[in-house]
Amino acid sequence: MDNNYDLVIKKLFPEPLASPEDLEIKYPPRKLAPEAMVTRVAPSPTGFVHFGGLYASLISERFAHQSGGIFILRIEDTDKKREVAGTAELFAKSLNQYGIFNDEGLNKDNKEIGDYGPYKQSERAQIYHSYVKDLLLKGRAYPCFASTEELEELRNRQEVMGERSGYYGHFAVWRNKSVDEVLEALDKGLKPVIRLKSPGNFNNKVIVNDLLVGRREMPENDQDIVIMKADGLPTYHFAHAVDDHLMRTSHVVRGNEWFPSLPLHLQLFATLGWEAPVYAHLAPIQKMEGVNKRKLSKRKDEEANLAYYKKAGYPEEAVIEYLLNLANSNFEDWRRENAEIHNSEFKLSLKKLAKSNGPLFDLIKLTDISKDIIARLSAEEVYISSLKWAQEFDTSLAKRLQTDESYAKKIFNIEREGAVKPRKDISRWSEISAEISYFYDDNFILDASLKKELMNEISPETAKLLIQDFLSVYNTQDNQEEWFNKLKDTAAKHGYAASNKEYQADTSKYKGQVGTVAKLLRFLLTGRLQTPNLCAIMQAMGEERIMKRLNNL
RNA sequence: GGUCCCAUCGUCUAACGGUUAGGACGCCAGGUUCUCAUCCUGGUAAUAGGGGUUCGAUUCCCCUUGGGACUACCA
Repeated sequence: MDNNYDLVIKKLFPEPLASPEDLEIKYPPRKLAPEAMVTRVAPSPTGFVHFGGLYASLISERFAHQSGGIFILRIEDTDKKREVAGTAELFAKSLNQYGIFNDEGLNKDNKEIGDYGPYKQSERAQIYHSYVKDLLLKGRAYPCFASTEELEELRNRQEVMGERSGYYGHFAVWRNKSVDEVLEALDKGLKPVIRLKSPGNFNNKVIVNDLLVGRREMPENDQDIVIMKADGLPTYHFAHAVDDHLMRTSHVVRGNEWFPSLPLHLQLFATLGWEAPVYAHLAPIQKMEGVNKRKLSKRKDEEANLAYYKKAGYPEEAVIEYLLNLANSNFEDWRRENAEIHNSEFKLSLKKLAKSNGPLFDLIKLTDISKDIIARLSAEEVYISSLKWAQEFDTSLAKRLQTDESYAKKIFNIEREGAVKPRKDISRWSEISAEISYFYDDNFILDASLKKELMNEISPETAKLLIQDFLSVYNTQDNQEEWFNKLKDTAAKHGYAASNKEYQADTSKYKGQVGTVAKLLRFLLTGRLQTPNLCAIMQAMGEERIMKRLNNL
């Protein structure tokens, strides 16, 4: 390399930079057990948290922590054009809410923790520069001044010629420019990108070993890819190699879309003289569009955004368990056998994960899981979670819950604690408002046409007598059996069969059956024909409210 | 176009080369001392097609078809 090349490098990187050796010392290998996995999730802050990002985070975190390793959150904010402020914080907070805790990087309190930082790529520019400079010095990278238009034109030409597109081989014209030509461009004030001088040959094969995809043969990379953009920030590929080396990542778990870049990434690690991490490329969660499958898309699918689940009020645990179910199909068997244990006790298996093959997103399955999870909660837990949700998305519900906390908890406890089979009708917090509205007087309405219909079944006079008689024996302390016996007695007294069976045996003998009487009582108390257990509802409502409503007749 | 990846009920998936191809969700029917939600019982429904290899193929190989990813100074 002649002396003029030093001049090129000096012009490119006038600032003093740490040497690769310095950086090795600053970021030493971690002292962990050999089986401990160091994983990371590396989102780019484009404004929202993707459902697939949560999936990758969950899997990375579980593998790290179940092996006694480290889980890192790194922010890949090298694309300043697409960056949306606040996303990094949103990501950290969201992971935390879903019970995914990172050991390093930005935490929920907006503080960066860990000794291998900074964990935001834009703050690591100097580090990347050290290596770019080093590669330039070693002649393994070069500045390229090809404009976007020129590259575009090149691609078109290649397409016409039937050649592979890209910057490689004899198409890579700046690879062989003289130092004088480079200096000339530099003196014109042009900003170059730095490209890798790829040592690869497309006709050679490279063996890649992926934990999930398996052992595969792919062509070597021969593209002189951009490692540093004109704005001085690295591209994903280069930042990946530098960061995951320096952060001592042992296992890279990431989306399948990166699999085709694997030969390039391995080449990058080799060029930099580093050992590559172990890779695990995850099948993406897909969605049906017409007859075609496609990746869950930020633009097209509201359910791609984590905020969707938050707003709908799916418990975080339900979302996590749904994802675990996609990752390891045996999770639901485990869940059935370990009903009381938290899902973090479930041992995620790589082998099972490898079988997961781009599953289609299934909201109905998530809903089912969600119902199960809410059914397992105590009234207290339902109160806390629904209030938390309501404070953000339904302030009138929040107010209602807070105004009379003990009443709300009584309502939530209907057919819940102590019940043989807990009620399973709520799948998200957004359903609660409608579910419990009739318990509150300002929301209690007796629909006139429904009332009229009912009065055709039971005359107003009979109805009055039935209610009167029932109230004369009813006590709010009555248990389910006592309550029902009293209802049957009252019904029988007025010519209603005590059971449907009895009624069906000889319909001419009765005016109807006890169910009709229950229907009357239910309607008068709740304004609805379908509700949870009436006896439990009455206990929750209390005597005063019951009397007030029944007097409406 | 090039380079890869994938293929069992509608969906998620289970089956050392030997199973009446299993489970879960959904859907349908019936049942459970009030309606609903549950719960229980039963039912519905699949190895993409064609060739091999083998006594025997969902499983191994090849082809076809279908789907997906990547092919940026985005990640």
